[in-house]
Amino acid sequence: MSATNSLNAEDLGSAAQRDRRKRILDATIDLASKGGFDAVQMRAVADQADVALGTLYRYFPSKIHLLVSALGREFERTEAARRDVEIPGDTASERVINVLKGTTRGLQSSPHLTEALTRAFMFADASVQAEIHQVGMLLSTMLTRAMHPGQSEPTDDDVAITRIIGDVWLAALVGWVTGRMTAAETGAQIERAVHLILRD
Amino acid sequence: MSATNSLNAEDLGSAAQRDRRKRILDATIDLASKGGFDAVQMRAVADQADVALGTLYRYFPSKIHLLVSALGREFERTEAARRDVEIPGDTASERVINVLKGTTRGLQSSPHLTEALTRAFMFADASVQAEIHQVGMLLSTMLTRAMHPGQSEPTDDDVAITRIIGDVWLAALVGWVTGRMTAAETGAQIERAVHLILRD
DNA sequence: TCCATGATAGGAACACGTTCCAGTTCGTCC
DNA sequence: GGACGAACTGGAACGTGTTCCTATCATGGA
Repeated sequence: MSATNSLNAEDLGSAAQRDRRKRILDATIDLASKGGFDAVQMRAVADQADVALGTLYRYFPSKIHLLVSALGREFERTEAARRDVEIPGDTASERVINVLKGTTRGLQSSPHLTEALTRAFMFADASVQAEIHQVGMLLSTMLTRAMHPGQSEPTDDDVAITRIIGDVWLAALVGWVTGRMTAAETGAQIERAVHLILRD
Repeated sequence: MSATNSLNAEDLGSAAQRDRRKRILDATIDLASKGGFDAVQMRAVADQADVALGTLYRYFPSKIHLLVSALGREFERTEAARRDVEIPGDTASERVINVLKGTTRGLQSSPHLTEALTRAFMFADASVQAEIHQVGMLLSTMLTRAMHPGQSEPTDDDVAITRIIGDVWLAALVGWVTGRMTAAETGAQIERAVHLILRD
Protein backbone atom coordinates (compact mmCIF):
# COMPACT_ATOMS: atom_id res chain seq x y z
CA MET A 1 0.00 0.00 0.00
CA SER A 2 2.80 2.35 0.77
CA ALA A 3 3.90 1.88 -2.82
CA THR A 4 0.61 3.11 -4.15
CA ASN A 5 -0.52 5.57 -1.53
CA SER A 6 2.62 7.39 -0.71
CA LEU A 7 6.00 8.11 -2.14
CA ASN A 8 8.69 6.61 0.01
CA ALA A 9 12.38 7.07 -0.29
CA GLU A 10 13.09 4.05 -2.47
CA ASP A 11 10.28 4.64 -4.91
CA LEU A 12 12.13 6.26 -7.69
CA GLY A 13 10.06 9.30 -8.47
CA SER A 14 11.56 12.18 -10.31
CA ALA A 15 14.27 14.31 -8.82
CA ALA A 16 11.65 16.95 -8.19
CA GLN A 17 9.59 14.43 -6.26
CA ARG A 18 12.48 13.28 -4.14
CA ASP A 19 13.20 16.90 -3.45
CA ARG A 20 9.60 17.63 -2.47
CA ARG A 21 9.65 14.67 -0.13
CA LYS A 22 12.83 15.92 1.46
CA ARG A 23 11.47 19.44 1.85
CA ILE A 24 8.37 18.06 3.53
CA LEU A 25 10.33 15.96 5.99
CA ASP A 26 12.71 18.83 6.67
CA ALA A 27 9.82 21.14 7.42
CA THR A 28 8.27 18.51 9.66
CA ILE A 29 11.44 18.08 11.69
CA ASP A 30 11.91 21.81 11.90
CA LEU A 31 8.40 22.53 13.14
CA ALA A 32 8.48 19.56 15.50
CA SER A 33 11.81 20.71 16.94
CA LYS A 34 10.40 24.12 17.68
CA GLY A 35 6.97 23.34 19.06
CA GLY A 36 6.36 19.61 19.25
CA PHE A 37 3.40 17.63 18.05
CA ASP A 38 0.93 20.49 18.08
CA ALA A 39 3.21 22.73 16.08
CA VAL A 40 3.35 20.24 13.23
CA GLN A 41 0.22 21.54 11.56
CA MET A 42 -0.41 20.22 8.11
CA ARG A 43 -1.00 23.67 6.63
CA ALA A 44 2.19 24.92 8.23
CA VAL A 45 4.20 21.98 6.94
CA ALA A 46 2.81 22.48 3.46
CA ASP A 47 3.60 26.20 3.57
CA GLN A 48 7.11 25.74 4.82
CA ALA A 49 7.84 22.94 2.36
CA ASP A 50 6.44 25.12 -0.41
CA VAL A 51 3.93 22.52 -1.40
CA ALA A 52 0.14 22.50 -1.61
CA LEU A 53 -1.85 20.87 1.14
CA GLY A 54 -3.21 18.28 -1.27
CA THR A 55 0.30 17.41 -2.36
CA LEU A 56 1.38 16.92 1.24
CA TYR A 57 -1.45 14.44 1.65
CA ARG A 58 -0.46 12.72 -1.54
CA TYR A 59 3.00 12.07 -0.12
CA PHE A 60 1.90 11.25 3.42
CA PRO A 61 -1.65 10.11 3.98
CA SER A 62 -1.90 11.51 7.51
CA LYS A 63 -0.09 13.57 10.10
CA ILE A 64 0.83 10.35 11.88
CA HIS A 65 2.40 8.82 8.78
CA LEU A 66 4.28 12.03 8.27
CA LEU A 67 5.70 12.12 11.77
CA VAL A 68 6.54 8.44 11.91
CA SER A 69 8.31 8.71 8.57
CA ALA A 70 10.25 11.68 9.87
CA LEU A 71 11.15 9.71 12.97
CA GLY A 72 12.39 6.89 10.78
CA ARG A 73 14.63 9.18 8.82
CA GLU A 74 16.11 10.78 11.92
CA PHE A 75 16.61 7.46 13.61
CA GLU A 76 18.33 6.07 10.57
CA ARG A 77 20.60 9.06 10.49
CA THR A 78 21.80 8.65 14.04
CA GLU A 79 22.08 4.90 13.63
CA ALA A 80 24.20 5.38 10.55
CA ALA A 81 26.43 7.80 12.42
CA ARG A 82 27.09 5.24 15.12
CA ARG A 83 27.23 2.22 12.90
CA ASP A 84 30.95 2.20 12.44
CA VAL A 85 32.20 3.30 15.82
CA GLU A 86 32.91 0.71 18.42
CA ILE A 87 30.60 0.70 21.41
CA PRO A 88 32.46 1.32 24.67
CA GLY A 89 31.96 -1.00 27.63
CA ASP A 90 33.37 -4.28 28.84
CA THR A 91 30.16 -6.17 29.44
CA ALA A 92 27.04 -6.57 27.38
CA SER A 93 24.98 -4.56 29.82
CA GLU A 94 27.49 -1.72 29.88
CA ARG A 95 27.42 -1.54 26.13
CA VAL A 96 23.63 -1.74 25.96
CA ILE A 97 23.33 1.01 28.51
CA ASN A 98 25.79 3.12 26.61
CA VAL A 99 23.85 2.74 23.42
CA LEU A 100 20.53 3.53 25.05
CA LYS A 101 21.86 6.44 27.01
CA GLY A 102 23.51 7.86 23.97
CA THR A 103 20.32 7.62 21.99
CA THR A 104 18.24 8.91 24.85
CA ARG A 105 20.56 11.84 25.35
CA GLY A 106 20.22 12.66 21.70
CA LEU A 107 16.46 12.60 22.01
CA GLN A 108 16.40 14.61 25.19
CA SER A 109 18.46 17.33 23.62
CA SER A 110 15.48 18.17 21.43
CA PRO A 111 12.52 17.56 23.69
CA HIS A 112 9.92 19.00 21.36
CA LEU A 113 11.02 16.80 18.52
CA THR A 114 11.00 13.76 20.74
CA GLU A 115 7.59 14.60 22.06
CA ALA A 116 6.19 14.90 18.57
CA LEU A 117 7.73 11.70 17.34
CA THR A 118 6.85 9.64 20.39
CA ARG A 119 3.28 10.84 20.31
CA ALA A 120 2.99 9.89 16.69
CA PHE A 121 4.51 6.49 17.36
CA MET A 122 2.05 5.84 20.15
CA PHE A 123 -0.93 7.00 18.19
CA ALA A 124 -0.17 5.07 15.07
CA ASP A 125 -2.54 2.39 13.89
CA ALA A 126 -2.07 -0.63 11.66
CA SER A 127 -1.74 1.47 8.52
CA VAL A 128 1.61 2.77 9.75
CA GLN A 129 2.92 -0.72 10.42
CA ALA A 130 5.56 -0.59 7.73
CA GLU A 131 7.11 2.65 8.90
CA ILE A 132 7.06 1.55 12.51
CA HIS A 133 8.54 -1.82 11.77
CA GLN A 134 11.47 -0.10 10.17
CA VAL A 135 12.17 1.84 13.33
CA GLY A 136 11.81 -1.28 15.45
CA MET A 137 14.32 -3.11 13.30
CA LEU A 138 16.84 -0.32 13.64
CA LEU A 139 16.57 -0.43 17.40
CA SER A 140 16.96 -4.21 17.49
CA THR A 141 19.99 -3.97 15.30
CA MET A 142 21.59 -1.42 17.58
CA LEU A 143 20.88 -3.39 20.72
CA THR A 144 21.93 -6.72 19.28
CA ARG A 145 25.19 -5.23 18.15
CA ALA A 146 25.74 -3.89 21.64
CA MET A 147 25.11 -7.28 23.18
CA HIS A 148 27.29 -9.21 20.77
CA PRO A 149 29.72 -6.90 19.07
CA GLY A 150 31.00 -8.28 15.83
CA GLN A 151 28.93 -11.40 15.93
CA SER A 152 26.30 -12.90 13.73
CA GLU A 153 23.33 -14.86 15.00
CA PRO A 154 21.48 -13.72 18.10
CA THR A 155 19.82 -16.51 20.05
CA ASP A 156 16.11 -16.61 20.73
CA ASP A 157 16.78 -15.32 24.20
CA ASP A 158 18.77 -12.45 22.76
CA VAL A 159 15.86 -11.48 20.58
CA ALA A 160 13.45 -11.64 23.49
CA ILE A 161 15.78 -9.64 25.70
CA THR A 162 16.23 -7.04 23.03
CA ARG A 163 12.51 -6.73 22.79
CA ILE A 164 12.00 -6.33 26.51
CA ILE A 165 14.63 -3.65 26.70
CA GLY A 166 13.02 -1.89 23.79
CA ASP A 167 9.68 -2.01 25.57
CA VAL A 168 11.13 -0.57 28.76
CA TRP A 169 12.86 2.11 26.79
CA LEU A 170 9.66 3.04 25.01
CA ALA A 171 7.70 3.14 28.25
CA ALA A 172 10.34 5.33 29.83
CA LEU A 173 10.28 7.61 26.84
CA VAL A 174 6.52 7.90 27.04
CA GLY A 175 6.81 8.63 30.74
CA TRP A 176 9.29 11.37 30.03
CA VAL A 177 7.42 12.85 27.09
CA THR A 178 4.17 12.95 29.02
CA GLY A 179 5.81 14.63 31.97
CA ARG A 180 5.45 11.75 34.37
CA MET A 181 9.20 11.17 34.70
CA THR A 182 12.26 13.39 34.65
CA ALA A 183 15.14 12.80 32.29
CA ALA A 184 17.22 11.50 35.16
CA GLU A 185 14.53 9.06 36.16
CA THR A 186 14.24 7.63 32.68
CA GLY A 187 17.98 7.05 32.62
CA ALA A 188 17.95 5.35 35.99
CA GLN A 189 14.95 3.27 35.07
CA ILE A 190 16.56 2.00 31.89
CA GLU A 191 19.84 1.25 33.61
CA ARG A 192 18.08 -0.62 36.34
CA ALA A 193 16.12 -2.69 33.86
CA VAL A 194 19.14 -3.60 31.77
CA HIS A 195 21.04 -4.80 34.82
CA LEU A 196 18.12 -6.85 36.02
CA ILE A 197 17.57 -8.45 32.66
CA LEU A 198 21.17 -9.04 31.69
CA ARG A 199 22.00 -9.72 35.34
CA ASP A 200 25.35 -8.31 36.25
CA MET B 1 -5.66 21.15 39.95
CA SER B 2 -7.95 18.23 39.60
CA ALA B 3 -9.57 19.43 42.79
CA THR B 4 -10.35 22.81 41.33
CA ASN B 5 -10.89 22.09 37.67
CA SER B 6 -12.87 18.92 37.69
CA LEU B 7 -15.21 17.07 39.93
CA ASN B 8 -13.66 13.77 40.89
CA ALA B 9 -15.27 10.98 42.77
CA GLU B 10 -14.17 12.02 46.24
CA ASP B 11 -15.09 15.64 45.88
CA LEU B 12 -18.41 15.69 47.56
CA GLY B 13 -20.68 17.57 45.23
CA SER B 14 -24.39 17.20 45.46
CA ALA B 15 -26.11 13.91 44.75
CA ALA B 16 -27.16 15.36 41.41
CA GLN B 17 -23.53 16.10 40.61
CA ARG B 18 -22.32 12.65 41.53
CA ASP B 19 -25.07 11.29 39.36
CA ARG B 20 -24.09 13.49 36.42
CA ARG B 21 -20.51 12.35 36.75
CA LYS B 22 -21.61 8.74 36.76
CA ARG B 23 -23.84 9.22 33.72
CA ILE B 24 -20.96 10.82 31.86
CA LEU B 25 -18.56 7.99 32.63
CA ASP B 26 -21.21 5.40 31.78
CA ALA B 27 -21.84 7.04 28.43
CA THR B 28 -18.10 7.17 27.78
CA ILE B 29 -17.63 3.48 28.47
CA ASP B 30 -20.67 2.61 26.40
CA LEU B 31 -19.57 4.59 23.36
CA ALA B 32 -15.99 3.41 23.68
CA SER B 33 -17.13 -0.21 23.89
CA LYS B 34 -19.10 0.14 20.69
CA GLY B 35 -16.76 2.12 18.52
CA GLY B 36 -13.47 2.83 20.24
CA PHE B 37 -11.62 6.10 20.56
CA ASP B 38 -13.18 7.79 17.56
CA ALA B 39 -16.69 6.94 18.69
CA VAL B 40 -16.20 8.78 21.96
CA GLN B 41 -17.20 12.14 20.59
CA MET B 42 -17.74 14.83 23.13
CA ARG B 43 -21.10 15.86 21.71
CA ALA B 44 -22.23 12.25 21.68
CA VAL B 45 -21.11 11.70 25.26
CA ALA B 46 -22.92 14.84 26.36
CA ASP B 47 -26.08 13.81 24.53
CA GLN B 48 -26.08 10.30 25.88
CA ALA B 49 -25.32 11.46 29.42
CA ASP B 50 -28.10 14.03 29.09
CA VAL B 51 -25.77 16.85 29.88
CA ALA B 52 -24.77 19.98 28.01
CA LEU B 53 -21.43 20.09 26.24
CA GLY B 54 -20.23 22.86 28.51
CA THR B 55 -21.13 20.80 31.54
CA LEU B 56 -19.18 17.85 30.22
CA TYR B 57 -16.14 20.10 29.93
CA ARG B 58 -16.72 21.38 33.42
CA TYR B 59 -16.46 17.85 34.75
CA PHE B 60 -13.64 16.67 32.48
CA PRO B 61 -11.38 19.27 30.94
CA SER B 62 -10.61 17.21 27.84
CA LYS B 63 -11.45 14.04 26.00
CA ILE B 64 -8.22 12.53 27.27
CA HIS B 65 -9.04 13.28 30.88
CA LEU B 66 -12.46 11.81 30.33
CA LEU B 67 -11.13 8.57 28.88
CA VAL B 68 -8.34 8.16 31.39
CA SER B 69 -10.80 8.72 34.22
CA ALA B 70 -13.08 6.12 32.70
CA LEU B 71 -10.14 3.74 32.43
CA GLY B 72 -9.36 4.33 36.08
CA ARG B 73 -12.87 3.50 37.13
CA GLU B 74 -13.01 0.30 35.07
CA PHE B 75 -9.60 -0.82 36.23
CA GLU B 76 -10.54 -0.24 39.80
CA ARG B 77 -13.67 -2.29 39.32
CA THR B 78 -11.85 -5.31 37.98
CA GLU B 79 -9.12 -4.99 40.56
CA ALA B 80 -11.72 -4.88 43.31
CA ALA B 81 -13.34 -7.99 41.91
CA ARG B 82 -10.08 -9.91 42.09
CA ARG B 83 -8.85 -8.42 45.31
CA ASP B 84 -10.16 -11.13 47.53
CA VAL B 85 -9.66 -14.24 45.45
CA GLU B 86 -6.45 -16.16 45.73
CA ILE B 87 -4.23 -16.12 42.67
CA PRO B 88 -3.61 -19.59 41.26
CA GLY B 89 -0.08 -20.76 40.51
CA ASP B 90 2.78 -22.33 42.45
CA THR B 91 5.57 -19.98 41.50
CA ALA B 92 5.77 -16.22 41.37
CA SER B 93 6.01 -16.21 37.61
CA GLU B 94 3.01 -18.47 37.21
CA ARG B 95 0.95 -16.19 39.39
CA VAL B 96 2.14 -13.05 37.65
CA ILE B 97 1.34 -14.56 34.29
CA ASN B 98 -2.07 -15.57 35.51
CA VAL B 99 -2.83 -12.09 36.70
CA LEU B 100 -1.64 -10.48 33.50
CA LYS B 101 -3.37 -12.96 31.26
CA GLY B 102 -6.59 -12.59 33.19
CA THR B 103 -6.46 -8.84 32.89
CA THR B 104 -5.41 -9.00 29.28
CA ARG B 105 -8.21 -11.40 28.46
CA GLY B 106 -10.64 -9.05 30.08
CA LEU B 107 -9.33 -6.21 27.96
CA GLN B 108 -9.30 -8.22 24.78
CA SER B 109 -12.90 -9.20 25.24
CA SER B 110 -13.83 -5.57 24.58
CA PRO B 111 -11.32 -4.51 21.97
CA HIS B 112 -12.93 -1.20 21.19
CA LEU B 113 -12.96 -0.17 24.81
CA THR B 114 -9.35 -1.20 25.22
CA GLU B 115 -8.34 0.65 22.11
CA ALA B 116 -9.98 3.82 23.34
CA LEU B 117 -8.50 3.64 26.79
CA THR B 118 -5.01 2.70 25.67
CA ARG B 119 -4.97 5.49 23.12
CA ALA B 120 -6.00 7.96 25.76
CA PHE B 121 -3.37 6.66 28.14
CA MET B 122 -0.66 7.01 25.52
CA PHE B 123 -1.73 10.44 24.46
CA ALA B 124 -2.05 11.88 27.90
CA ASP B 125 0.23 14.69 28.97
CA ALA B 126 1.36 15.94 32.34
CA SER B 127 -2.05 17.37 33.20
CA VAL B 128 -3.45 13.86 33.47
CA GLN B 129 -0.66 12.73 35.80
CA ALA B 130 -2.91 12.19 38.77
CA GLU B 131 -5.38 9.96 36.97
CA ILE B 132 -2.61 7.94 35.35
CA HIS B 133 -0.69 7.52 38.55
CA GLN B 134 -3.75 5.97 40.10
CA VAL B 135 -3.89 3.35 37.37
CA GLY B 136 -0.19 2.65 37.69
CA MET B 137 -0.53 2.09 41.41
CA LEU B 138 -3.34 -0.37 40.90
CA LEU B 139 -1.24 -2.39 38.49
CA SER B 140 1.75 -2.44 40.84
CA THR B 141 -0.47 -3.59 43.66
CA MET B 142 -1.82 -6.44 41.60
CA LEU B 143 1.59 -7.59 40.44
CA THR B 144 3.21 -7.27 43.82
CA ARG B 145 0.48 -9.34 45.35
CA ALA B 146 1.04 -11.99 42.68
CA MET B 147 4.74 -12.11 43.39
CA HIS B 148 4.42 -12.25 47.17
CA PRO B 149 0.94 -13.37 48.11
CA GLY B 150 -0.02 -12.35 51.59
CA GLN B 151 3.19 -10.53 52.31
CA SER B 152 4.08 -7.02 53.19
CA GLU B 153 7.19 -5.26 52.02
CA PRO B 154 8.40 -5.70 48.44
CA THR B 155 12.15 -5.31 48.00
CA ASP B 156 13.68 -2.72 45.71
CA ASP B 157 14.22 -5.40 43.14
CA ASP B 158 10.59 -6.40 43.38
CA VAL B 159 9.52 -2.86 42.66
CA ALA B 160 11.86 -2.63 39.69
CA ILE B 161 10.71 -5.95 38.35
CA THR B 162 7.10 -4.98 38.71
CA ARG B 163 7.81 -1.89 36.77
CA ILE B 164 9.56 -3.69 33.96
CA ILE B 165 6.73 -6.15 33.62
CA GLY B 166 4.27 -3.30 33.57
CA ASP B 167 6.27 -1.65 30.81
CA VAL B 168 6.33 -4.81 28.72
CA TRP B 169 2.64 -5.28 29.27
CA LEU B 170 1.93 -1.73 28.19
CA ALA B 171 4.07 -2.08 25.09
CA ALA B 172 2.36 -5.33 24.20
CA LEU B 173 -1.02 -3.71 24.70
CA VAL B 174 -0.06 -0.85 22.46
CA GLY B 175 1.18 -3.32 19.87
CA TRP B 176 -2.11 -5.13 19.99
CA VAL B 177 -4.29 -2.03 19.99
CA THR B 178 -2.44 -0.57 17.05
CA GLY B 179 -2.73 -3.77 15.07
CA ARG B 180 0.94 -4.63 15.08
CA MET B 181 0.51 -7.79 17.15
CA THR B 182 -2.19 -10.41 17.48
CA ALA B 183 -3.79 -11.28 20.80
CA ALA B 184 -1.85 -14.54 20.84
CA GLU B 185 1.42 -12.74 20.24
CA THR B 186 0.83 -10.33 23.10
CA GLY B 187 0.19 -13.28 25.42
CA ALA B 188 3.33 -15.07 24.30
CA GLN B 189 5.41 -11.93 24.54
CA ILE B 190 4.30 -11.24 28.08
CA GLU B 191 4.83 -14.81 29.16
CA ARG B 192 8.28 -14.85 27.65
CA ALA B 193 9.23 -11.64 29.38
CA VAL B 194 8.00 -12.75 32.78
CA HIS B 195 9.97 -15.97 32.58
CA LEU B 196 13.10 -14.16 31.52
CA ILE B 197 12.82 -11.60 34.25
CA LEU B 198 11.74 -13.88 37.06
CA ARG B 199 13.96 -16.62 35.61
CA ASP B 200 12.35 -19.97 35.99
C1' DT C 1 -40.56 34.12 50.60
C1' DC C 2 -37.31 36.42 47.77
C1' DC C 3 -32.81 37.28 46.23
C1' DA C 4 -27.93 36.36 45.07
C1' DT C 5 -24.87 33.27 43.20
C1' DG C 6 -23.11 29.53 41.06
C1' DA C 7 -24.24 25.50 38.01
C1' DT C 8 -26.40 23.96 33.76
C1' DA C 9 -28.60 24.14 29.08
C1' DG C 10 -28.29 25.28 24.48
C1' DG C 11 -25.81 26.45 20.90
C1' DA C 12 -22.63 29.54 18.14
C1' DA C 13 -17.87 30.01 16.99
C1' DC C 14 -13.10 28.71 16.25
C1' DA C 15 -8.98 25.59 15.17
C1' DC C 16 -6.95 22.02 12.83
C1' DG C 17 -6.92 17.36 10.41
C1' DT C 18 -8.80 15.76 6.35
C1' DT C 19 -11.27 15.63 1.89
C1' DC C 20 -12.45 17.41 -2.40
C1' DC C 21 -12.52 20.06 -6.57
C1' DA C 22 -11.36 23.22 -10.56
C1' DG C 23 -7.71 24.92 -12.86
C1' DT C 24 -2.70 24.70 -14.09
C1' DT C 25 1.75 22.59 -14.94
C1' DC C 26 4.80 18.77 -16.00
C1' DG C 27 6.37 14.64 -18.25
C1' DT C 28 5.83 11.39 -21.88
C1' DC C 29 4.51 9.40 -26.10
C1' DC C 30 3.25 10.23 -30.92
C1' DG D 1 5.44 20.52 -31.50
C1' DG D 2 0.87 18.65 -29.81
C1' DA D 3 -2.03 15.69 -27.02
C1' DC D 4 -2.90 13.27 -23.15
C1' DG D 5 -2.76 11.84 -18.33
C1' DA D 6 -0.64 12.39 -13.93
C1' DA D 7 0.90 15.53 -10.49
C1' DC D 8 0.53 19.97 -8.39
C1' DT D 9 -1.70 24.45 -6.74
C1' DG D 10 -4.92 27.11 -4.24
C1' DG D 11 -8.51 27.11 -1.60
C1' DA D 12 -13.26 25.83 -0.11
C1' DA D 13 -15.65 22.71 2.82
C1' DC D 14 -16.54 19.35 6.49
C1' DG D 15 -16.05 16.96 11.14
C1' DT D 16 -14.81 17.03 15.73
C1' DG D 17 -12.33 18.87 20.01
C1' DT D 18 -12.52 23.02 22.47
C1' DT D 19 -14.04 27.65 23.94
C1' DC D 20 -17.35 31.05 24.92
C1' DC D 21 -21.64 33.43 25.69
C1' DT D 22 -26.41 34.11 27.25
C1' DA D 23 -30.52 32.56 29.35
C1' DT D 24 -32.44 29.46 32.67
C1' DC D 25 -32.41 26.77 36.88
C1' DA D 26 -31.34 25.38 41.65
C1' DT D 27 -29.89 26.32 46.23
C1' DG D 28 -28.75 28.51 50.42
C1' DG D 29 -28.99 32.90 53.17
C1' DA D 30 -31.73 37.23 54.35
